[in-house]
Amino acid sequence: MSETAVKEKGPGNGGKEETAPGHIRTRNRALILSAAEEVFAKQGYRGATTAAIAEKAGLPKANVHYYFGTKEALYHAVLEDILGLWLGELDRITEGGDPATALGDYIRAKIRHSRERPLASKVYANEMIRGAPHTESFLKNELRKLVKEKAAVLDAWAAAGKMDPVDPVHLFSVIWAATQHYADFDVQVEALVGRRQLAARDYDEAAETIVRMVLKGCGLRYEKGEA
Amino acid sequence: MSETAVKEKGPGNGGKEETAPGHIRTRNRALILSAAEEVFAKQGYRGATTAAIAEKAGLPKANVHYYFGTKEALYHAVLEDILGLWLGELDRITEGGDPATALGDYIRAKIRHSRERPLASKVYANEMIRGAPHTESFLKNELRKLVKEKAAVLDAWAAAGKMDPVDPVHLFSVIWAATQHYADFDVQVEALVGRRQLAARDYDEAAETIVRMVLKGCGLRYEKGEA
DNA sequence: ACGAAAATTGACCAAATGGTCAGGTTTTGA
DNA sequence: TCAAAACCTGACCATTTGGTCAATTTTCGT
Repeated sequence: MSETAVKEKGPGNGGKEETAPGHIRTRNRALILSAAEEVFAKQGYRGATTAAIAEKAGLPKANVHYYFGTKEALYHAVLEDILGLWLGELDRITEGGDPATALGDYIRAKIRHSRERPLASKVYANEMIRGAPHTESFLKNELRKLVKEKAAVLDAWAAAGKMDPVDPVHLFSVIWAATQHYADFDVQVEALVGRRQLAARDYDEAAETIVRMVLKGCGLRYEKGEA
Repeated sequence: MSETAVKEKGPGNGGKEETAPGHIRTRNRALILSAAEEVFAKQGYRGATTAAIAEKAGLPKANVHYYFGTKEALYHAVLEDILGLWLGELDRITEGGDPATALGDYIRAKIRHSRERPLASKVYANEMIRGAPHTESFLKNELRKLVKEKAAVLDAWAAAGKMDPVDPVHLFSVIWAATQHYADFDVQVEALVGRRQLAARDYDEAAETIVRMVLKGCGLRYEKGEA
């Protein structure tokens, strides 16, 4: 209320993208989605209240319902954003590439993601722990198909003698678990390293530890420091 | 209400331990704690309702409050049980032992725990994701101290040339993340393996995959099949 | 400048929730 | 046997929650 009232009468002021057609809708939806991600991450689906989301977004509650209708629809929208991230990152794993490079880069990208978007990871973790009530189709279709594709790549690498044969489901499970752990269980890691917040170095060390174990576990040579 | 009314009038029936002094308190508290673990695991703290817990325990809601007072106190009691499990399992890691055996056995025990008490794992995961509001002291004191002790063991092993030096915080993080993943993200793994429920074989394969990566990542020889 | 479309929001619900309590029944120990 | 302690629970309550709505203001295309 107070921050929206930054006197800005005439259209001919210094700004420029302020006058786009649906710019209000765009801005407010983004505001709400971001606030919702945070509240859903920290409180879970049932624990999140539309009032809390509205307050964090700096809007009245009725406005949240104006844009998203129901709490469930808002949750869906948040989740949709997050699932999008999930699928994109596996692109590095292709048959043409080098196993050590591809896996190492993938793990480092995942750790970066845990650092940059920990709330997204937490929302996803909450969803899984609850039994994936809003994500069944994603898991059984998109994600499963993608893992099958990447499994074929791993098999090809193994057949070509480029790496040891490894069960792809468990390999990916380990990678996802280990990398997402640094977002979902951040407080635990923080307590163990004795810092109130993890530093860049912590994430780098985590990444190198995971890369080393995965590569060596796959019979690949590990050379550190390519972060 | 209906199941409690299994006619059982006279005390001189076939039962024997039915007549212990505090047996009602003992039985009902256990009933409630078990139901609470399930509801807290699947719904999170805020999402869990005392009514749902009472129903799952087969008792009226007022009875739940009679034994535990508040929802928060009940949550505390559930969490207390779970934290107890946590601490006990690290005992295998002692300087006298063999690194490969100790780490391998620890990982296998953790996977067994994920299989046998997945709900406990989920409650703990929920607590961490929320920022450990009821667990700060556990993390900063007990768990941190324990990890420091075990870090000394790992350092000693490394100094003796028995294994490569590894950052203990990240090593334990990987082990915990990977093993607990099979409890917390069970639906995801189930979707990927295409089974409605994970079988014994899945857990064994998971354990062997994790053991292999951890051991090789620590410069240790891995021989499979000692499950 | 102007009317339609979009956006805003205070006030208001019905349902759900954590918690209480008085009055009753059962268990227990002597 | 009997009184105290433990146990039980339907009924009740204040608060919170997701959601609605009608009245109003702002934005937009022309």
